Amino acid sequence: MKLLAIDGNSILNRAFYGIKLLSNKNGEFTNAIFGFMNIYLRNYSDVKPDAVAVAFDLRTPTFRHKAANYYKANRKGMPPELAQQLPRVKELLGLMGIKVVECEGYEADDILGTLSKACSDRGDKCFVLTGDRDSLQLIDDNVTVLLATNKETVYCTPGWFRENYGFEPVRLIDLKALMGDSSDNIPGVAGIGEKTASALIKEYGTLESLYEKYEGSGLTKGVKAKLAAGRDSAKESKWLATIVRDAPVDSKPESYIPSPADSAGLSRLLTELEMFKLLDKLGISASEGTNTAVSESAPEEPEVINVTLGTLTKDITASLKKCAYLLRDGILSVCSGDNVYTTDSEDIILDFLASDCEKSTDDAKAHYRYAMAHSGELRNIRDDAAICGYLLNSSASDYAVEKLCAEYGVHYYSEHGELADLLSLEGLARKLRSVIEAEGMTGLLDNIELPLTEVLASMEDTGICVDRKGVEEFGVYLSEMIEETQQAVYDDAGHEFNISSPKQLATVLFEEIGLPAKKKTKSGYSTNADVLEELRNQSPIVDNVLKYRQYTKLNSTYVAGLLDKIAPDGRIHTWFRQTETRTGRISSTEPNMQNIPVRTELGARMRKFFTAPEGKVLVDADYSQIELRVMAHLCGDKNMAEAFNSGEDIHTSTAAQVFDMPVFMVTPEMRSAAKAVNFGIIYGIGAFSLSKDIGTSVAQAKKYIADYLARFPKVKQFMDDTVDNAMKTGIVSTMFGRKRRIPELSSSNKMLQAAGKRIAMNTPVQGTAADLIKIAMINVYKRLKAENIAAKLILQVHDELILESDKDCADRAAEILREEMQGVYEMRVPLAVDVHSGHSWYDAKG
DNA sequence: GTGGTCACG
DNA sequence: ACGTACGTGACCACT
Repeated sequence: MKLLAIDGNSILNRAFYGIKLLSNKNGEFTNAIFGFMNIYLRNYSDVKPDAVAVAFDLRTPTFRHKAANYYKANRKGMPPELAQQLPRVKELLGLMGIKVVECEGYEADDILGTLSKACSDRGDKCFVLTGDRDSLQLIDDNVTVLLATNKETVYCTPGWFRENYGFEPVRLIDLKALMGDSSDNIPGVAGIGEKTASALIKEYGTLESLYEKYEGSGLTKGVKAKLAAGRDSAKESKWLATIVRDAPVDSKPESYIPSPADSAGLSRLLTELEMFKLLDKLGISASEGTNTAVSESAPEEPEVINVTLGTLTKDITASLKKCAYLLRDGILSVCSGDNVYTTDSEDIILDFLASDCEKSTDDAKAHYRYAMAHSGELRNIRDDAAICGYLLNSSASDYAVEKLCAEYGVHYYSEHGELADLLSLEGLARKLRSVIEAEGMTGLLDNIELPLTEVLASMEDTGICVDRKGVEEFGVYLSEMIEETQQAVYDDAGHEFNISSPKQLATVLFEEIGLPAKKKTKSGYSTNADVLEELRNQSPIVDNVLKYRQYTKLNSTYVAGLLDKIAPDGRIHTWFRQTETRTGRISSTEPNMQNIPVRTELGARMRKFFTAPEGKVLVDADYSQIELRVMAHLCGDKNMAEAFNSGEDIHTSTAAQVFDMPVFMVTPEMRSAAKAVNFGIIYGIGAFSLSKDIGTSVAQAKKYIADYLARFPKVKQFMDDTVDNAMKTGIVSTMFGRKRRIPELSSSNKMLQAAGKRIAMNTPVQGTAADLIKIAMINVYKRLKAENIAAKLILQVHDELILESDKDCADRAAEILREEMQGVYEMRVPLAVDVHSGHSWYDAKG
């Protein structure tokens, strides 16, 4: 008989503190549950026990089994984020058929002590799974302690223990009696630490034997005195450190043989907790629970339907009014009712895509690209499940059909193998659309996100022209500079090392050279640009390191990274991701075209290599201060609106308002302070960061903020209202109804909650700006098409749009760009747009 | 895979 | 007492 005995509280604690806070879409925290299950499953499959018992602490205020509870009662209790996960874990264990053991007045480790002793006495094997080293005292020939972290498990056997501690496992009690344990409030002997205690136990064995013999021994006077003074405390501590081994619980291992699992219940619960990987690991289908879940309100859906398979033809396509389809790896599969048609014929696929049939799918952008790549078209997209899933929860990691089905209680036809996604899609799309309607986001879906899929596909498909030779030459130049700078750093340091390793660099700067360390990171001293900037005057090495960083960044991320992505047509086709950001922005990958350097002169040279081909020109338009303008619109502050309406530079204008003086008296310093506050306002300001940003005292920064908010009272009003509302609902939204859940707001950790509040202030602003430029993109795309202008959108960089246009219609294209961006939506303040054109992106930036 | 750093808006 | 502005993606070192 093999028993796995688990310290539920200890493992749960490990999991909670070792994994970042996670939550499901109801705002329920799940990280500890997730970690607990992972640790459990890993060790279960390693140990392969016959029986499993999970012990939890159970203490009541009226009955205290031992005085340790008095001490422990002083400890900080479980944070609510963890406490709320405890019943969920018990629920899960119940569904898995695993026995939970609790005993009033006893802690989990007492129960483990009791179970392991019972096993050991009978000659059964016991594995004690815990994160707590205290339990090592339970080790014997039949009892192995599995010391678990979130990553690995250490098997602690008697041999292992002797090797690591140098004495018998049970003597751990005596060790603790001497050295104490602050986390358990065990006092120990004052002045005796781990080293002394360990040496004493190795020599004398038990505490009792030590106290019998120490006076006549060769120990130093100091130690003797400490031992004498701490005699009572040591005795008390030994008692406190001893784990109970006779708690009144059922200690027969047979009693803990698991019952059969309730897989429907497990499926339901794990789905609710959004633990899809775990479902997979347990070998349960996500849909197993959905039938029972919906059976009360909805008619039972058949698990297996009679699917008629056929090959798609143009005639069939012509007869279709409405369907769901998937297009993956060049294979099209179409589902209409119980009929499924497939084809890998390019001709049939293009005919289908161009048909009038109303289509639901899961990745429309990819299908537009398929059509575009073959000079075809995609018509009548009605729904895109991934986009719907994103609008309903912008924080998910992906929007796979199976996952969405599980999440929204739609039957997933897993019995049909490869066809499952396709067969489930229609019902999924219908369900998602109804939820979106109920959430008031239909307009956002139909007028912004779905039309945008085509625009982004076109931009990706078109790509941007790259001057390969230019980039390569720049790379050669950078390599020379890197070589030179690297040598200079080695000379300054007196030896070679890896400058790119923050760890090695920190050693050189702060230990060898002795520069003052300014900031710490989790793993050592920070060497980031802020820190180095402060140290610039103190040693020539600093400047060289900064240069080295600049050159290597440009060379590896931009020169090498971009050369790697040039397609055979000589252009770069980035991927725009539409379901990635929490705020509604789009992102760009492989390569990221939204972070091409511009702020430094050297970096900006990169932009000269993004060009228009012969006979064409790039037209670049960017919104000026769109986020501040959105803020002005959203809050309706008259003074802020006036600052924008004056036509004056906005930072100068705000400075004039805040410092209450005419514009001509605003100094550059005042403007710069106002600019920093303007940015801070968008981000959810804090005085500390502002002071750091503009290099003043925190007090001064506080005053700037206070003056600013006094001058623009509705900004403050708006931020307060937004945060209040977010605290109540857990959700913020943009002007166009885009929503974002903010689970951080319900954290009891003040730092996290403060971060949640800043997110609440920033998201409506950043998100509304994102909505606006998306609408502008759609309108620009439509107009260029409708007016048959030889110009195409190729890039979007959050507040900036870039066209590649024939030279002879570039002026008209620029005009359209400006009109559509400026006029995208009627606001309380004007939207200003700067437009320029040129041969390269560098030139077109103006 | 995670953390540090740095490029952009 | 602690850590410090919002949103991204890529590369490197290191575990």
